[in-house]
Amino acid sequence: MNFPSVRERTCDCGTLRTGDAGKNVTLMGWVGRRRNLGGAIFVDLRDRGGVTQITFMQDQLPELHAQAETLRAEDVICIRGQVVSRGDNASERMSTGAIEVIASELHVISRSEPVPFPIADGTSANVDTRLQYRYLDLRRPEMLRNLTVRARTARAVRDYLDANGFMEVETPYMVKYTPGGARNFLVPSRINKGQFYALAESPQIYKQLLMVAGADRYFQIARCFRDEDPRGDRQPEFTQIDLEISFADMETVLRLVEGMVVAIWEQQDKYFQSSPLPRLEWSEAMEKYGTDKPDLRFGLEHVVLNDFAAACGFTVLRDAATRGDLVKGMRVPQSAEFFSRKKLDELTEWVKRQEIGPAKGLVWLKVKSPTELTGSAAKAFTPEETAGLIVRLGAEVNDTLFIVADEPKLTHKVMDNLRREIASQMKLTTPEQFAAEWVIHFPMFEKNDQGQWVSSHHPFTHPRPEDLDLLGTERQGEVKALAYDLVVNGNEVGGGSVRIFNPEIQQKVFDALGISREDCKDKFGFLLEAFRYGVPPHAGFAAGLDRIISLLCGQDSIRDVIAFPKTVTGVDRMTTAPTPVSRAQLTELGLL
RNA sequence: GGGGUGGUAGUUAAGUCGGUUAUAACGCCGGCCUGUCACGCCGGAGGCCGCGGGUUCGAGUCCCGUCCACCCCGCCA
Repeated sequence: MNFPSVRERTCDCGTLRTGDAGKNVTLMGWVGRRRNLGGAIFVDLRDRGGVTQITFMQDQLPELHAQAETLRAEDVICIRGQVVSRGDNASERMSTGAIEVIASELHVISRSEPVPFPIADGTSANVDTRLQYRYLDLRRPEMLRNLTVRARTARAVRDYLDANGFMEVETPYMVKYTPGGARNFLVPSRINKGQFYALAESPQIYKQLLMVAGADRYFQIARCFRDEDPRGDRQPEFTQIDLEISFADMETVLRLVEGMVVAIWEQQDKYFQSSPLPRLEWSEAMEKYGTDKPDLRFGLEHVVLNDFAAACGFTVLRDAATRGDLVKGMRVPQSAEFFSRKKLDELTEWVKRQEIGPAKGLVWLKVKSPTELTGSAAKAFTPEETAGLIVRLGAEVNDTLFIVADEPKLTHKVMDNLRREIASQMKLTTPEQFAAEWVIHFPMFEKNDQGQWVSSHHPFTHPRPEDLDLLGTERQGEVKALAYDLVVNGNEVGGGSVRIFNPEIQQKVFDALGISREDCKDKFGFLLEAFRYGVPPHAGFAAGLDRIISLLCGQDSIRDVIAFPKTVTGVDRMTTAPTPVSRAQLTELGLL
């Protein structure tokens, strides 16, 4: 090949500064923007490290200059030259803007056809096009930066967990199929025709077996596979920071994980609004925010108004309270001016358009004085009720108040959506702001569509000890679990639980779920058997690495922090997977 | 599984009430230009208007179907 040995590359394109002036360097990279002024040609040479301006002067080296005229965007070239200060011509936009390299040699290593979209930050190409040419998309500095953040985060995780006595262990991706939970991808076995592995939806059972094995503290940056519909923040395969700790209780896990997450954020020079992280009881989160993953970057807390509603003269609220609906209010401080009549009407319409169900409507009120309200329902309240409502919501003059009364689930959801929508409209958050919290003591069980009890987390989750007596009773739904979620800016970034290690409690939970002994043996027999041979108390956690990185990178979609993601229909636009296979292959696998 | 938005040049978009030659910017090709850094100036090429059907004298535009992408609900830890 007609270019210097790749070993002669002296540095990357982001390193040279004024102090390097006079040095002879060899740079290799991709041609970015070219500025051909006739007698002088400027080329932005780019590699992962950054961009350096290369100059070709006609009056100095006419042949070289002529060669440089043939350069096109994304050609890979090697140049030799001398670093010179740009003096008054320095560019402030580039980190290397104070210098340039006057080329003395140019070697075209490989030519590029015109690229389908420009290799630059802030590209306006469609996701579809970007995914089809993912290798070009990744070439954009922004994307390489995302991948760098990802790599550094993974390293920070390993460093932190290693320093805290964790051992990294790999567990199988090809596992036994177990119904329930997420849908599994199936892998046919050629050797055992007609039989299948499943791709692991998480290392859950293996990590508990590792505890039985005495691994004590395990972690893994593990790929998980779930055959569910993807979303912007969900992919059929994704990565978890998975860990499990022996001789641990909830407190042990929360402290260790909190330390890890703070370390991850600090490694990117980012910090949480409050640290140590606040802890919210699940019931408290639902009451104040209507969701189990509240965004705590802003206030706008909900207040349950059922007792007020039940006694007030406004029939809509009173009837709702009598009916057993949930009545919630929310105060938006100093927003009377912000919420024009038009905005309030739009918000009312927006509430009715929610896809969660037929929300009955939105009551809005503005506080004129400590005893005076205006708005959609102001006249329905007596003066005492008005004053009482203002006190209940802690409202001040010029606040706007919103009230929703509906079925509890709907009220929570509508008020949660409203809270986030208003925060967004009023721009209550900034991109560099992070608020994380723990949400603890989730309900142990919930009812599915068929009215059967199912685990909210998974069947090995330990019930809160004081609720054990409720198992199997009418009040089973009130049982809380030693389960916890980590939430950042309203995103659930991870969760875990204390596991059951006592066979009697485990049996009670299986009974409560209506899982027969045969079923248990079939699905989890090996785990239950393992638990007969001495099992330490243990607890664990799993965090969504992709979501964490996308938060750190300020990306809306985890697609932008995964090197080769799939579309929302699970298709790899670059390779076109999945594809059909031949009949011969199907036959060999015993599928025909 | 349900709902929504979109698909026009290589890319990103405009295209009115259905009307005769489908626009623009960037990119590409050719020319000029020695301090640009989104270089500038002049000229040029480039179209299965996602695909299939229908309505109409006439469809990028209206209707039906379909494919693809994205967003939301369901689902999913």
